[in-house]
Order: sequence, then C-alpha cells, then structure tokens
Amino acid sequence: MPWELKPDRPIYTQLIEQIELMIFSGVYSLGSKLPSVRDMAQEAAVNPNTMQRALAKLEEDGLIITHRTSGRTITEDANMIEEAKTKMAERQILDFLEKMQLMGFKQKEILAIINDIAKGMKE
Amino acid sequence: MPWELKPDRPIYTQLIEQIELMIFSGVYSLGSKLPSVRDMAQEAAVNPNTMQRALAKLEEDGLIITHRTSGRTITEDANMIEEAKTKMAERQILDFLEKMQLMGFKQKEILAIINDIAKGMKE
Amino acid sequence: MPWELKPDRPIYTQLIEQIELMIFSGVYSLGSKLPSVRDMAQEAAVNPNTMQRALAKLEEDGLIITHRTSGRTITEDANMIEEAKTKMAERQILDFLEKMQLMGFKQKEILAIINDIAKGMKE
Amino acid sequence: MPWELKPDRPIYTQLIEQIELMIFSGVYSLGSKLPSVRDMAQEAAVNPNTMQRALAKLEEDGLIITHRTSGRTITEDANMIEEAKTKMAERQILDFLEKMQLMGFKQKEILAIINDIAKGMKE
DNA sequence: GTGGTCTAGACCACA
DNA sequence: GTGGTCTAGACCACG
Repeated sequence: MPWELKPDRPIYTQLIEQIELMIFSGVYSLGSKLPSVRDMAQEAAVNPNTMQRALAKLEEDGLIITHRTSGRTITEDANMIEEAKTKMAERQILDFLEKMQLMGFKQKEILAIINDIAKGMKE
Repeated sequence: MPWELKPDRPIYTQLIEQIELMIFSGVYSLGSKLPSVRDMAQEAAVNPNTMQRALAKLEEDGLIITHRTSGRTITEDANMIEEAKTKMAERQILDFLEKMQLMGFKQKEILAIINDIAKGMKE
Repeated sequence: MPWELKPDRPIYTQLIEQIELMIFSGVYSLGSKLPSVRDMAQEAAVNPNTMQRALAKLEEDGLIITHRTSGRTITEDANMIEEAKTKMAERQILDFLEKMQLMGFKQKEILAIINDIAKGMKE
Repeated sequence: MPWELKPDRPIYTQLIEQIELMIFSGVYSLGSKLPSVRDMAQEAAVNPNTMQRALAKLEEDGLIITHRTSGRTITEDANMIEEAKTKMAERQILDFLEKMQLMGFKQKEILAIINDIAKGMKE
C-alpha cells in the first residue's frame, strides 16, 4: 500500500482518505495499534505535523483512539467504522453522479457506461 | 441556466465546468461567438479576472478559440468537443470505481448502490 | 478586551474561548467582518498559524464563516450563537459542580457559598 | 473509594485531586501514615513514578510530610488543610463566576441555572 | 491582500 | 519514546 500523494489537493486530506481506506480494508484491524506519528510521517514522506493533523481528524471522527502517552489504536467499535465507510461511499457516489449529470449524461447513460467499464476491470 | 457558484470550491473551476456543460449540451453551439468577458462576468456576478481565467483554461483545452481582435468562438471541431467530453467522463468513472474498490466494494455492490441512489435524484 | 493567555493550557483553546466570549458579548456582532488572521494574530501576540487553528475550529462549529479570499465574518444565524453559548455555559457549570463535589462540598454548601460571593461582586 | 482515572487528563493530576479529596473528607486523617508509594501505585493501578509525582506535589503544598526513613504522613496542621480546601474552593468559584459574567449572564441567571442543574445531579 | 497548507525544528508533559 | 503544541517562514490559489 504505497502512499500516493498528489499535489492538487491538501496532503492531509489525502492522508485521511488513505488511512480510512486502510482501516476499511482491514490493513489496520479493529483495536490494533498504529505506528507512531513520526514513523507514519516518515513512511509517507511527510512532515510529522501534517500526519498529526490527519490523525487528529480521524480521532475526532471516532475511528482512532489516542492514548496520551502510549500511541494510538484503531477503535474497537465496528459500527463506528461501518458508519464511516457508508458515509464515505455515499459521498463518493453523490459527487460522482452530480459531476456526470453536470456533464450532460442521463442516468441511463451513466449506468450503461459504468457497466461497460466495470466488466473490463479486475475483480 | 442560472450560474450556481458555491463558496466551497474555487469559483473559476466552477465556471469552467458550467461553461463546458453549456458547450457539451449545445447552449453554445459549434463555431458560435461567445459574449465578451465583461458581459459573461457580469451575468455570472463574478470578477472579470475570474471569468478570464476560466476562459483561458478552456482555450488551453482547445474548446474555445480566441481571435485577437474579435472575441472568442467555440471551436468548430466537433471531434474536439466530443473528445473532451469523453475524456472527462472516463476519468471521472475510473477514479470513482477505483476508490470504491479500494473501500472493498465489489462491482455488483457498486452497481446496486448506485442504482438505488440514482432513483432518488432528479432526472 | 486584552488577550489573556496563560501558559498552563494550549493557546489555541484559549483563543477559541476568548473569541467565543467576544461573539457572545457582542464585541463582534452578527454578520460583522473579522480582522484578517494575520492582524488578529499580531494583536494577540501569537503566531498566525495558532490563530488560524482557533478560527478553523470556530468555523467548524458554525460560529464563523470563511469567504475564501475575502476574510471571515461572524455567522448571521442567531440560533447558532445562542446554541453555542448555552453549550459553553453548561460545560462550565458541570465542570464546576463536579470539581466542587470532588472536594467534598454538598450542593447546599455550594449554593450558599456562591450566593455569598456573588453578592460582593459588581453587577 | 475506587480510583477513577480517565484518559483525557494527566493521570497524576487526577491522583492529586483524589488524594486531596480523601484528606479533606477524612479518609486519611490528620497525622496518619500513608501507605508506601508502591502500594498506593498498585492499588490505583498506576505506574509508581506517576504516584510519586502526585505525592511530591502534595508535599509541596504542605498537605503531606515526607519522613526520609519512615514514609509519609498527613500533616497534623488542621489549619493547613482547611486553608488548602478553602483556597481551592475560592479559586474555583471566582473563576467560574468570572467566566459566566464574561458570557453575559447576570448573577440571578447564574444562580437560577446552577440551581436547576444541581437538582439533577447525584447527591 | 486574503485564507490555506506545508515544512522544519523546537519544546513540553507524560508514563 | 509517545503525542501535543508552538513558532517561523515559506509557498500557493484566489479575486
């Protein structure tokens, strides 16, 4: 899972998204311990402050728990995670549909196209 | 066709999108002349600099042609337009599918969800 | 309204509180424009980043609205402000009562003491 | 008397508060001997260093006396204790009243609110 | 000139 | 060694 950071959006938001994805997909499992801020920052080739900002947001959202002097862990609340996942998915979909409609595509067209493309992708 | 500008994203990108949409949907037809920057800016209730910036980007992409002494026209190259539209759509879709898969959704799930949500949207 | 910053708690939280107080008490009225981040930072003798952090939190809470390139204004939503004020008051009171009880004071005692002291204060 | 430690504030300050409370309320009476640091630490399920730190602060405030070779005792000076208690209470109350007034609450309002809330709390 | 982001580097409290 | 905060200074996008 390489850290892909593009310069077109704030880095810290991309960090948030990618860490969320790692949580959703089980790379970081329920209750497991996260590396230290400094380590994660180094691995992502990012300033520790930036990584800290991302983690702070994730904690605010309840996905991560900070133990003041002994690192951070992923929440053990599966519902919390499921909720965040659903929320993220909805936002993705709505954004996508809105853009496609702005471009003049009708719903039928969108579904047809996406169907076609999806066939060609790896499972 | 009201100009809908939200304050959460750069104005000029929204202008680009909306003008593109107008081109794609034929509000501005092939080869037709665009209003002056000032007029367009005024109609959109936007700073002329901002409108200027949007138009510059559209020209860069080949959708608009600037005639130094006589304003701007939409390109007459239908292929160019179709190409721009397709290109934009493809990138949207691929980005979307990739993110959804990273989140752990299978193709069937994605299609099911998007189908559901699309039903609730305005045509 | 001098900026009183003590070294025993994070500065940015103190900035948040003091700006909230200024909003609640009308120093900054509904819809009025705030000074620039840099100006406010200078006035409070604080790094602009720190002031920015405080203002970002206030915006997150809905008390302040950021206009991307033209400064910030206080929300015009009186309810929003009233709500924040009530919330802040409740937290103050609960914190206070909890501490007093921890110290062994009964409710009657607390009320008696506070009554006495309040008499001696300026209206 | 269970040791209630929350992870949101420094452990050692919570230890201080709880030990103070035990002194104020007579659980540890004037002149009585305290358990060893290790025992207290174990009972509170806390690192001995942390307990040590809390006791050091209490000694600094004069509530506890360290006898280099024979452990610690509570001070025999009743005035000292009463003074500490009163001092702490006064500061709590004044801070509280000041903040509430800054928020624009009149004394009557404060008393009314606090009265309401106090009713809902455990004795 | 406005807000937003990022970095580098430092210091602190805590356990 | 852990997270948290702060500063200084820089750069960027925007209008």
